[in-house]
Amino acid sequence: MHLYSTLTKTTEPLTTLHPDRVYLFVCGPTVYDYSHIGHARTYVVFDVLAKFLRSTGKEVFYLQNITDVDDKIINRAKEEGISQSELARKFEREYLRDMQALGINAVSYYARATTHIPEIIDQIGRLLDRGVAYVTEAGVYFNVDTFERNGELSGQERAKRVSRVTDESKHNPNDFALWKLGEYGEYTWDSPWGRGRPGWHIEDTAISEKYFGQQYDIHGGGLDLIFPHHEAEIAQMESLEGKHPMVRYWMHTGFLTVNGEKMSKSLGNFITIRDATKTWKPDVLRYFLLLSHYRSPLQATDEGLANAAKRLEHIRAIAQEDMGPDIFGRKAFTEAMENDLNTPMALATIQRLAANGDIGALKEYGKILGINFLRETSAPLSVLQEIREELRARKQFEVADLIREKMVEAGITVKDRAL
RNA sequence: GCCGGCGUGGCAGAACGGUUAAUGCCUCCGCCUGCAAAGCGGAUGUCCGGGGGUUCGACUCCACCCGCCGGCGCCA
Repeated sequence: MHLYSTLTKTTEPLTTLHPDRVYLFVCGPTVYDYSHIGHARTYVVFDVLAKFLRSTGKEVFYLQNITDVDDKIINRAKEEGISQSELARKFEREYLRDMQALGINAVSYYARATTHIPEIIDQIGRLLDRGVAYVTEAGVYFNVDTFERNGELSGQERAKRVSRVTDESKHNPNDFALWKLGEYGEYTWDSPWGRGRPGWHIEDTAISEKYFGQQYDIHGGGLDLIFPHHEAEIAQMESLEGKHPMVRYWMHTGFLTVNGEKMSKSLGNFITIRDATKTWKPDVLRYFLLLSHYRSPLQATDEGLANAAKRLEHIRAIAQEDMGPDIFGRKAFTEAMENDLNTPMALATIQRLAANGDIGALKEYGKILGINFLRETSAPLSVLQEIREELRARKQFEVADLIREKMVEAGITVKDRAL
C-alpha cells in the first residue's frame, strides 16, 4: 500500500508502527447540524481505506472523534431553546444514521469530546508543565513559538501566517486556546485553572493519545483542517515528549464543489446526506464519490450522479454468468487500490471484471467499496416479470408495456427476452 | 500578499518518461427486440491550458506564464 502524505508531499509505502495493525484517526463531525455529501465523501473514502486494509489482513483500529462541545453547538442550542446535550445527541444520532445509510461502518470506536474531559485536562496540565502553554485570565493557551516545526504541515511560515482570532490576553496572535475559561452553561467543567471548556484542537489529541498513544499511523480529514487544526494537533502532541512525527501519514480529502465552489455549511450551498439519499441510492452515491480520486476536487451535479447511476446499472447488466476468476483483473484492482487508493482506476477494473464475469471478485470488492455490483432480484419483482412475460407471450402488449412503464418509473430496470 | 492544489475528448474522470492517452456517459450506425430499454458490434471525436527547458524520447520531470479552486475566521 502506498499513500500520499500531506506532511511529506510524496507518496510513500505504508509502514506502520505495529507490523499488522493500523491506527487510523479521522476527524469526525461537529454535531450541530445535518451532514452534507461533502462530509460523506471524506467518510466514504476512509471507510473504503479501512475496509481495503482489513481485506489485506491488517487489523485496523479506526477511531473517530465526535465534537460535541463547541461554539456552534452552544449557539444553535440557544436558538432552538434546547440544551446543548440534547442538540449534540440529536445530531450525533442523525450523523450515525446517515453513516449507516451510506454503509459507512468501518469505524471501530466513536469518541465524544465531552466524555474525555479528564484526559483533556490532564494533557493540558502536562503541556503547562513542559512550559509550552501559559495561563491568562481568559484561559490556557499554547505558545506556538515554543514549537519549531510549526507550519510544517501547511507549508506556512510562522511569520507570514496570522491568525484572525483576536484575543487581547494572548501573547502571540497565533497562539491557540487549550482551555477557555467561563461559564458556558451545561457544558462547563471544573479545571485546575477554573471553570470552562476545552479548545477545539485539544480534544483530538487527548482522545488519540488515550487510545493510540503519542504516535500512530494515519490521520485523516478534509483539506480544510490542515490549518490550523492539524497543525495545532501536531504542536500539542509532539510537545508532550518530543516524539516526531506524531503521525506518519496525513491524508486529506479534496472538496466536493458546487458550481466550482466548495460545498460548506457556511456558504449554504450544501446538499445534505439526508436529502441526497432520498433521490439516489446509497450505492450510487458511493459509486459517484469514488469515481474521482480522493484528493481531487469533485463536482457535485445531478448529471454526475445520473451518470454514476447509469454506470453502476451497466456493470450490473453485464455481470451475469460466473466465468470464474479473472486473475489480471483482480491484480489490476488491488494495484489500483494500493496506489494511494486510486478508486477511479479500481472502478475501471470493476468494469472489466464485470465484463469478464468474475462474480466472486465483484462480490468481494463490492464489500470493500460498499457497493453492490450484482443485480438484486426480489421475489415480488420476478413474479411481476413473470406475469409480463406471460402477457407478452399472449401478445397483450398494451398491458405488458404499461407494467414496464410503471416499473421503469419506479427505477427498476426491465430486461425483456426475445419472444 | 503568503501557502497548497488543479487545468486531459461534448461530459465525468484515469494513466511506471517510451505501443493505437483507461473506464463510463453522451452522439451516430448496425445487430438484437412485438416495440423499447438493456446487451452486443462498430463509428465520430481529444495529441493532454500556453510558450520554453531537461531527455534518445514527456500528458507524465523542472522553471515560468495564463486560468480556476482552496487554506491563512468557522468548515470534511
